[in-house]
Amino acid sequence: MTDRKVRVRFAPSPTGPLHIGGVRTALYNYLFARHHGGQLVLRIEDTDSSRFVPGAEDYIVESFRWLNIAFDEGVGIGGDHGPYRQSERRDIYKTYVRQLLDAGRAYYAFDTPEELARKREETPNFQYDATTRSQMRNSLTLPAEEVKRLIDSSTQYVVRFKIEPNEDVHVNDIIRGDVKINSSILDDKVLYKSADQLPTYHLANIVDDHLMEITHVIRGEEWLPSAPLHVLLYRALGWGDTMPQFAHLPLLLKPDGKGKLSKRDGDRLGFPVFPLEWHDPKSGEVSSGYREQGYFPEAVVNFLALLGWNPGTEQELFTLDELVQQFDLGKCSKAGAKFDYVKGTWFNHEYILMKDNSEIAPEFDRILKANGIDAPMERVEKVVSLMKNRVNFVHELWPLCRFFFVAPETYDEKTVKKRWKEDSAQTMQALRDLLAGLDDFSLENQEAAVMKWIEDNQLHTGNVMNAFRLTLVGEGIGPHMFDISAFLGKEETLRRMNRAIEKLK
RNA sequence: GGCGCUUUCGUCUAGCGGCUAGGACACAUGCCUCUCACGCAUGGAACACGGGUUCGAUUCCCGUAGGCGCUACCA
Repeated sequence: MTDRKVRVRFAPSPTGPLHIGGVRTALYNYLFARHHGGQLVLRIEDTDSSRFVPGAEDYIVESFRWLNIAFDEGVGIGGDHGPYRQSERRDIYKTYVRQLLDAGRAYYAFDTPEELARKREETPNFQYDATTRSQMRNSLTLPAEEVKRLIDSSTQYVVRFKIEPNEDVHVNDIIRGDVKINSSILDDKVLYKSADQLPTYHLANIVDDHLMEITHVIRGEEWLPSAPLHVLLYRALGWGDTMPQFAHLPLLLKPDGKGKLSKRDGDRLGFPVFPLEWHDPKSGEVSSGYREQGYFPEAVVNFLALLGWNPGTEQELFTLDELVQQFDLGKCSKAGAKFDYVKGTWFNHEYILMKDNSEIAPEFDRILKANGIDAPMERVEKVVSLMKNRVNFVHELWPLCRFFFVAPETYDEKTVKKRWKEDSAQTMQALRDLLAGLDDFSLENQEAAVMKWIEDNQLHTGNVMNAFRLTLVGEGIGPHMFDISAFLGKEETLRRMNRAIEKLK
């Protein structure tokens, strides 16, 4: 069925903020869809009413909006295959549960959670399957009238999938090749719960993917063990010939230690695990997000795209379009990737360098305003151009650039000790007078005049410049000296020099 | 425990029978230089182990070990 138009989906559960691993899964779905000229669907899998978290769905939509990952159909967009919230598809699922029941491929089970728990305790490796279902309370063991009576008296039940044992089920995975599992190790999965009138993930997933005409299921590796069950379900529903192709992505692992990346790791190691900041409605707890930490969405996308995939070339920086063009599921790696968040900051650095200063200036301007600095955008942009190569994030500019806007109040002790010599006050006084006599205070003119003066007077360039820097900056940092003095202008430069000469004797 | 997936520098990875095993991040050193950076250059650093197959295995097969996942009326 390779001639069908490519349609893929990302189907998160609204149980909290979207995990960065989920973002990567969505990104790969997006890249795959675009690469093949197909469509991407956003579906909300809210079949577990007990875990529903208000605000989570909006958070998901907003995250993708920020990341510039656009969906073609789904929640908040619409489309011909809706509704796109599983909780709004109850009647659809009921039809197919009925179909399975009528065909003898599924059965009612009345065992209570307590009974099951007890059973599991008594029997070491208990599994509800072909070998044990005959000992349980279900429509296979109970007389028909009793089953009818139980259902009519609205006793809670579940519908289980009847799995025939001893069959080798093959899953052909795009990333992993042929994966074979014997049906005997599968249990009779619950497909439907009467308590909330909803199917479980497994059934809803298959029904929706079929009805939404999904051609490729690209999801995390945690789903690989249940893929054979899904294959069996497609067949039982008579959809074997249009079953989507599977691709199970490697997981994102903790940067250190063991296990998959979790929210806790972010807190512990100090990096975001979520695209956007999240305020937990219940606990009030706040989790940091990439957006709020100052990452560019392009950098996050670029970074994530390369965690588990690469085109086989040495290119590392990609635009979204380039990713779309080059993306290939067959080039995904198979093993889990430790989440290298330090490299994520490097990507942001690269993007800050690539971006036009005029694009960064407004963001820096907001930070300046928050610190009480109101400067013309032209000057803000100038500072950005002078200083951006030394930061990973825009917000890191402020502590490094403060001196452009605020005269030093104090002079760094260590720098004074190292750079302010016996004769510095005298030299600075002479330099001050020289600068005061300059009509043209441009960088070029200052530099020419000062360098000539240094040479004529046989001064040491380093000594002069370092002391000069101390008077204007207050410490030993910053760009080329004349960039600073030219930016400050004659008046401010002389004022700062006078003050330093006075303060430092 | 069972089942499945997986295994190249500290990390992300290239490699698809024959290479001095390549790149990037991080780290170190040097250069540049008026400081701090950027940048540039250089360096250290890997094929988990054991059997096969083959003229030849990092590459193919089988074991072992490690890692990861699943094993719910959660997704």
